[in-house]
Amino acid sequence: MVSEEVWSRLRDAGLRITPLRRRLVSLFASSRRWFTPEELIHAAEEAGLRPGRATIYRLIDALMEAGLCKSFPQEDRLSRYIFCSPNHHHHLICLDCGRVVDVTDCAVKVPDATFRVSEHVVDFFGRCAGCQRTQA
Amino acid sequence: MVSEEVWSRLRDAGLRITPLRRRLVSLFASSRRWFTPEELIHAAEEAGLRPGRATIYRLIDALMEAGLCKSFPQEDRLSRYIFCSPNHHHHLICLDCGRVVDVTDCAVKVPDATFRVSEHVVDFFGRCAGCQRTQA
DNA sequence: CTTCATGCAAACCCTTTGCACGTCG
DNA sequence: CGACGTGCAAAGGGTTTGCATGAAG
Repeated sequence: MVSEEVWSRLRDAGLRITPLRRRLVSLFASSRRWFTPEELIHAAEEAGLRPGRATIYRLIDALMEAGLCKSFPQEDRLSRYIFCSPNHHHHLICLDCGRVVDVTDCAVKVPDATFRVSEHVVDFFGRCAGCQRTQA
Repeated sequence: MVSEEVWSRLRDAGLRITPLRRRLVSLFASSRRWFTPEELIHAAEEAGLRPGRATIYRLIDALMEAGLCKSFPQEDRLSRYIFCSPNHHHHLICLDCGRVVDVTDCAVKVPDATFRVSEHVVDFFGRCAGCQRTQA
């Protein structure tokens, strides 16, 4: 379910792969959606785990350092996190169900040659096909 | 310095144009950079004003409701705010000096026809020409 | 004179940290 | 056993709110 590359990347970052972490990462990686830390805890509880808040925050930190997780601070003061590959890509994010689809095709051109762009953010927020059907 | 349209828009939103607000908005609107609330307070103090924190937060709120300000929650848990027009556009944001350049030309195509995009975020972070010269 | 603006301080709440204990290797 | 993982509770810190006072219209 979770590629071996993920575990080796975490080991390279100096992390121990404990049973709890294995299950949390599996949960997060296979979800294809974004989570607030609280939502991730809740999802873990539904799966029979009982992680403390600190554990979740520290895991998210470690994943981000390993390049396996991206943070999306939002206006409601809750940060959302997406488990994703370290390669450059963008996202389609459903504001109803939180589902995330990766977009590897990046057709954005920098609009000003004198500006040295170190990073660009391109993200699409909206409603996925499934949620459109549910509510139409 | 600040267009009359800004004041009328604020009046339409039910805001009173007090002397303090007039100067704060002028400061914010003519700066062409983003601010944390604390930075905005500091800039106001340099201009001889002494706004309380609550006043700044409430002004930012009001500007956002009036469509004159956009928030950028960042990973350091500080939100940055840009005074800008309500029209759709994007930004070049200098990570050194905070200067912001608007980009009205939007050449982004939605990569998935089944996804109904309600909003897309396209922002470029990097180093402006001036900051490149200073540090090269 | 009614409504809104302002500032202070306290409350809020997400996140981080300290500490004690348990686990991995 | 030494280093890291885990959970609890407390601390941290940006933001919001309550309240009393003072302007705007």
